[in-house]
Amino acid sequence: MTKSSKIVLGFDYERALGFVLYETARLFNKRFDQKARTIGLTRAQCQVLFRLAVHEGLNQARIAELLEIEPISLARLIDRMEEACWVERRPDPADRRARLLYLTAKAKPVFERMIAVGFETRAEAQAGLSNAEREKLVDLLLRVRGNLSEKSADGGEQAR
Amino acid sequence: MTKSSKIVLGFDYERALGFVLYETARLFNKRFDQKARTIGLTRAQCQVLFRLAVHEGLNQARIAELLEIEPISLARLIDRMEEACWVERRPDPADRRARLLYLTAKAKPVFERMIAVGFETRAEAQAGLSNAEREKLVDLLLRVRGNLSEKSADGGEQAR
DNA sequence: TGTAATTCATAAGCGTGCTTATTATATTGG
DNA sequence: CCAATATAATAAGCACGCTTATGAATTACA
Repeated sequence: MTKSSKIVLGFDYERALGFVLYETARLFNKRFDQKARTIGLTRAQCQVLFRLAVHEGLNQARIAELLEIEPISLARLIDRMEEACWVERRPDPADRRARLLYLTAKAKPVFERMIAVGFETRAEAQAGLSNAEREKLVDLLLRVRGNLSEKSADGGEQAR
Repeated sequence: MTKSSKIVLGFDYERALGFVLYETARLFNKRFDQKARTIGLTRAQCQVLFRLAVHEGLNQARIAELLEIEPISLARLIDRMEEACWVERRPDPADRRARLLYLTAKAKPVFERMIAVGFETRAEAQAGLSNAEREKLVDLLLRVRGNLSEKSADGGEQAR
């Protein structure tokens, strides 16, 4: 069970960015959701609430764009959140295709609890990292995300 | 639309590790899957193949542990992979509960293509990062993952 | 030995993402 | 003005993760 046993065809998949990234994100999400269950919100739903707190009154297409998810993914998320009375869809008076998103009264008082859960989860995740390392990690991730969002935007013209 | 407009209750969710991590991982995954579609494998399935290449003959519980996913998650993944003839379940002669996992003949020749797709995707993702930055990013992620896997292992005793 | 606890695999049901396709409405250019 | 194009939302169907629960087999121990 030496270090080299994790290498396939000269490729060390234990340090492959994609795998490491995905596993880390999944574990963070799982931990957040374990903690946030008491609030009744998932990580994705919290993210929507944060966006709406700043951009209330945008339509779904616009919010999906900010979240960098497909409009249909947001639509289903909003279905559940509307059912649970966290958000409200209102018709856009200027465009009969569109629905504008608003927070409900129920949503507004939970921000502090969401932030507390995020803080706790982040503290666990970042244990042992210095301030500089935490900032560096977020900076590097944002650069990677930037690279990827350019690419995935155009669907996948690759294949070559 | 200043930078501070993304701050809710003093909390800058645009730089929150959980959100950044999740979005980055999702975009990476999406991009990988766009490219890997020609092979007929998803990112998760590739990951299973890599594990099996090194640990062929383990049972599902053991592989799930290595992947840090729940056994049921692996069971369903293996269902699809077995159906597509990438892997094979064999009864464990020593334990009638267990099934041992093996690669099929179909799986073995695709490693190079999987590695190539991973390499391409990673190159896009890491564009503009120095070697040192790439290594640092993976190191930091592995430390974060380590912190989280300790925590999420015990289910969620928190709540406090 | 024989019961209790554990472990392996899986089912049911859900959340969140995707691709592809459809319907309704707006916008644009001839 | 009206046909072509684009955009907003959603449906259908899938992948992959989770929690919770179940049956079967094994292991531990009293």
